[in-house]
Amino acid sequence: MALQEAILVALTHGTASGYDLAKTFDVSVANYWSATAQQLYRELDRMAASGLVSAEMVEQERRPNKRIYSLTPAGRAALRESTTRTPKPTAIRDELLVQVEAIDHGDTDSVRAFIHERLASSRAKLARYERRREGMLDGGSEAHFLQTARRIGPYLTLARGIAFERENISWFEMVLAATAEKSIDADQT
Amino acid sequence: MALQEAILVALTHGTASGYDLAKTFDVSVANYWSATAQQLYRELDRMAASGLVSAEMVEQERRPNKRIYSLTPAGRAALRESTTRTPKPTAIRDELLVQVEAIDHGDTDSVRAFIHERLASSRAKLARYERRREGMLDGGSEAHFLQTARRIGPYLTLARGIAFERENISWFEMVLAATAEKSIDADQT
DNA sequence: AGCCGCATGTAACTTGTTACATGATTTC
DNA sequence: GAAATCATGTAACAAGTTACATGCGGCT
Repeated sequence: MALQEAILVALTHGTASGYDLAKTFDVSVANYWSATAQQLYRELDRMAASGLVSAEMVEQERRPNKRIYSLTPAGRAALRESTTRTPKPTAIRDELLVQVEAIDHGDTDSVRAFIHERLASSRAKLARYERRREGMLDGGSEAHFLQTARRIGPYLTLARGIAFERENISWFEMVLAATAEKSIDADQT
Repeated sequence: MALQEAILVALTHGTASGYDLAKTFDVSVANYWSATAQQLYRELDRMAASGLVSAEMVEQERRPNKRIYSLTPAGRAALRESTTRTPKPTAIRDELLVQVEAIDHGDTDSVRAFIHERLASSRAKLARYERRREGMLDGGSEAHFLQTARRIGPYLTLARGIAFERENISWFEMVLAATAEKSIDADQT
């Protein structure tokens, strides 16, 4: 169900095609939910059938035709109603964590290599998020933004994403330090 | 696939029944992977069929019979091999985060109530994790533990869990503060 | 010549969730 | 007497993943 809600919120920012949403879900929405393009196309179909979104075909000249979706009043109502339903508890689910748990029975060097990869990708994500944050704050303070902005939801979830990536980075560094002696290759952080 | 590996690591700590694993997956393993009892029973069946674990029927007098699973050499090999396969990238997936993103279009008071609930459960989890950490360290320092323990994987994943819950707590507090004026009820943290 | 971006989709498959069933024993 | 714990399972379903297909335009 949460995929539906994530799509509904995304559409509050304006109309979008399935393709647009797929890109959005890769950057900003990935902060709190993720989905593949195929899931989105399937879900948008269903939602159009149940009247939560309306689809308008837009023919383009030098590009394939688009199906532009927008929120209907029913969609807005569903979104509002969805915030009153108890959200499922969440936990971390990460294959890399499973590997780290198994590190004493596995191949330390390859796990360390995967951590190096994640470290790079977390740093890149963090940089992107922080640029977005700066853009939102627009020179002002966080307190000022939170008091005056007409929408604070996207800022709050972005803050969660930033904290998450910071934590990832420092945990990765800790794991690399803790496994350094057990590794053959020198530690190039 | 990761469920399989999570089961394999869990069994490195000793033999267990499906029921035992279900409890384990609710407490410690939930740090990095989660699964329902049904998933475990299904997966254990498959793993027994493919020879990664062996099942031994244990008849009990005042209790239902157990099926006790243990790792086979093939299981150990599969676990080791699994640490060389690239883990999938992960992201946060949380219905509550979707609600917060939608908070400006939803029911602020009920979202705030859900945050209060999560806050309580994160605090409880954190306390449990920290007790487990103290137990592992056994009075010594972290550095000492990491240098001398024969297994550091479980400590490292526990550290990730602790950091995650700490982050949750401070983010929840931030969201409550940021939405306080918009709420009807006073803020009882 | 070949790859990337645009834009949508079908189909098959694997995972994860929910509901239900059984039946004895121990604890409140 | 009711609820929780022990212990396993079936069945149906929902959600998520992977592979593949199409076809044009622009870039290198």
